[in-house]
Amino acid sequence: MDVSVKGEYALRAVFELSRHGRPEPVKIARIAERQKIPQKFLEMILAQLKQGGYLGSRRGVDGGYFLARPPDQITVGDILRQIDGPFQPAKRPFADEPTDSPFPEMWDRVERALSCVIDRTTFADLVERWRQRRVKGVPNWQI
Amino acid sequence: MDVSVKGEYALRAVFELSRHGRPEPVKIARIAERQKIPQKFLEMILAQLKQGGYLGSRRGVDGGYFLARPPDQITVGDILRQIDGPFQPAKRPFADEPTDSPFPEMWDRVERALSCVIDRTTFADLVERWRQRRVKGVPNWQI
DNA sequence: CCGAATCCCTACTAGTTTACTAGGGATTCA
DNA sequence: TGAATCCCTAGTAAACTAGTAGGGATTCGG
Repeated sequence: MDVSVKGEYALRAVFELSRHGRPEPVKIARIAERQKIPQKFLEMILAQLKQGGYLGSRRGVDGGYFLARPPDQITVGDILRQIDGPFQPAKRPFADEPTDSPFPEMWDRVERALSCVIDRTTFADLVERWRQRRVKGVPNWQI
Repeated sequence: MDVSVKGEYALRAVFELSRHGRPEPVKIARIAERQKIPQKFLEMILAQLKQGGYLGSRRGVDGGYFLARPPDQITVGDILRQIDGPFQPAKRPFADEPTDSPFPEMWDRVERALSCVIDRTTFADLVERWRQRRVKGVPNWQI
């Protein structure tokens, strides 16, 4: 019932790219350094995110990775599911479980509750909140 | 980001005891059979739930396990945390993470959303819903 | 065309966790 | 006493986690 380190790394990498904003590619080495992620491990993660359609890349001297869509169209849930697989509270319905078990319905509720957070939080949101936070003192007009 | 089989077994076992209701102990063998759980595995699970204070037991010929408190005072979250450990989305805050990371706040939201379901669903609720469901046709006076 | 920089791809691995199984010991009670 | 039950320790095959290693394929400036 937790998120893998790999998943957390993926989130941090996409956050880094979102924060960067501009369309120029960012090098793996730079992301690894800024987010303190082992570089070779990060390579695999970014490849996985690319093949999920969330990132693009370019090789060569000015190469790197970049977002394949704007940050307000990538959610935390997207990335987590791409890396850690679909969230299945229990391989519902348990193969040999009587069909009147009360649990599948509860797992649905859990999934919906979770979805309300992770599928509604975009990286644009995260960057914005992070920017607000940087202005120490937390202004009043914050929601 | 899923629940272990062990956790699911624990829920089913406690549900079985809640459904049974009466204060007489239920034998491991019976729970294992009714909920299709490997018996020796279930023994470990029940021991863990007992040492968490959720179950009591009696040995000997008419022995078995029973709830240590009424089912409306045991939540799904209690059992899950006792078996699978505390829910920590990411070992927050990541040791080497800059303190202005946007993620800890998001994990808090996830945790609260989850808590709204698992810490508010008692086994009395589960049994009641399950009873309602058994009456095929699902009556109108249901919430 | 060269070669440096970068992404890309496959394979390997130590350590941990998961989902069990095995074998018996301690209690209870008729 | 002995049968039924819970109790306790240990072991274990398979999968998963969090990486590491080593090089191949592209790109691009010169």
